[in-house]
Amino acid sequence: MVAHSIRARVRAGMIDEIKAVARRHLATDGANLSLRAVARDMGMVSSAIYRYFPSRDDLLTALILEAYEALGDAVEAADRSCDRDDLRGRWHAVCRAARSWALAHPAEYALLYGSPVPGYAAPDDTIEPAQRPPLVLVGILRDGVTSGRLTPPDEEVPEPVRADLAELAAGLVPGLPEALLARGMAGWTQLFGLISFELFGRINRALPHRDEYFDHQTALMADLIGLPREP
Amino acid sequence: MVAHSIRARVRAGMIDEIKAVARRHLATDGANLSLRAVARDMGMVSSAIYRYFPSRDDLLTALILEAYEALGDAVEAADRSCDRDDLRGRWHAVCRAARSWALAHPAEYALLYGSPVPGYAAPDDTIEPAQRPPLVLVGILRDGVTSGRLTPPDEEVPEPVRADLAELAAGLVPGLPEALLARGMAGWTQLFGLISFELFGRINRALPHRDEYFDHQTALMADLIGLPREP
DNA sequence: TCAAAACCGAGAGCACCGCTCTTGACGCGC
DNA sequence: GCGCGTCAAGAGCGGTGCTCTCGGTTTTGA
Repeated sequence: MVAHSIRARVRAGMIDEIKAVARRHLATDGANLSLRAVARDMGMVSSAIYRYFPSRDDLLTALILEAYEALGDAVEAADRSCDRDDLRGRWHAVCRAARSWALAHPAEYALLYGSPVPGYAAPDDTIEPAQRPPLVLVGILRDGVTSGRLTPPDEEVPEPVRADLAELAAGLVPGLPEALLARGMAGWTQLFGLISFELFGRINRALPHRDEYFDHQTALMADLIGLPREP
Repeated sequence: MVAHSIRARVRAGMIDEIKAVARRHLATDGANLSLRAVARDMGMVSSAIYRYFPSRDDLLTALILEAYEALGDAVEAADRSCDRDDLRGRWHAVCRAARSWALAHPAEYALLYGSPVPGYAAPDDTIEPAQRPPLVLVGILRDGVTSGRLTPPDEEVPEPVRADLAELAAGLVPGLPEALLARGMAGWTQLFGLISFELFGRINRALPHRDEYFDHQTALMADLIGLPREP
């Protein structure tokens, strides 16, 4: 049906426009975005928004999903642009991509990794896209192990953490050594600690050369993980 | 004047009670606490609060300051309770103290290290108490260097990060090697990345033994810093 | 001691918010 | 051409931060 399709298309356009305007408001007003302000920007009355989103939280969920997808795309693209065997290059590319995306979209980053919105609980749909960035990182470790370019640390992770890590690895990359996964998690944690510190306002004054500082800190974590310096 | 003192005391008591009620609301409602709800809990009318705090943001600032002091006290107490020469023990004690405080006061932690409140800008009074936790950490490094128990990494930090770190060190602990300070910053970043991840809801499901995971991750960073395993 | 000054709580009011419900208009498919 | 589904609009509910005014109390200083 063309007619029905037309209506569906204009409806989809409305939804997209609402999301775009909401994203713009998000950038200035933070997590507590106002439906009324969005409606005002679109020349509508606030209640009209509810034709397209059943509640403010659903609009927020849509924005969160889009943000996860955008971050995942950026990170995966950065990883793909590198030589598969250049583990350290991939690690740095992924870290820089995540940071660049966060700096370009601070409010959306805060939505994903900042303090949780008080009354809001993220639905299960957000779990899978949220896993994309760490999966890219684990992929680097996996490739390093299988190609022999990355030798896992020979230390033993004490129980019960080892078992937890083993179960986690089984769901992602079966056979990944627990000690290596642990260090990968450390790098992943460090990455978002770095971005959060930079974005949420500590540290900034003290270290003016932020790009270089970021690269150096992520290089430290690459050392900890054991990524070889020469590809 | 006794009379004046009485008035001042009851006023101080009111301020304390307002902060206590606000802190209680913070724990449940998150960063967007409601002045009206606080007033309601105290059997007052909302406008009466303005006799004690000129605005909601000033009340928030008071809570932030108190939270920084509480975290600083907890961290410093943990550090003091250790043998001065047990660098690794001090490191773990400090990390555990920060995490314990954060888990016990999640909303206040979010206020300090979570997404910034949109319209709010922290005043300069918050800078000094915010520096207390990292100062404790740097103190461990300083003690380790002076006692010879901690050998700084012999690598060279590339410019311009080295100069930034040198200037930062000059304001804190003159003479601290830049490479060591960089690794200390990495540990500091990692610590709050860990806490934020745990508190803001990622990771939880995957790793049920959180205490042990936390200890293992901080031990990794202790290795990176170079803290000796045997005191 | 007693008036002046400072302080305090209550209340009304402003503009804003998310959300619900009803009403009237418009466009689409039959 | 008509009925149905969709839509925007408006009124209204209870909530928010904040301002201002108005009485009443307490403290101060002559």
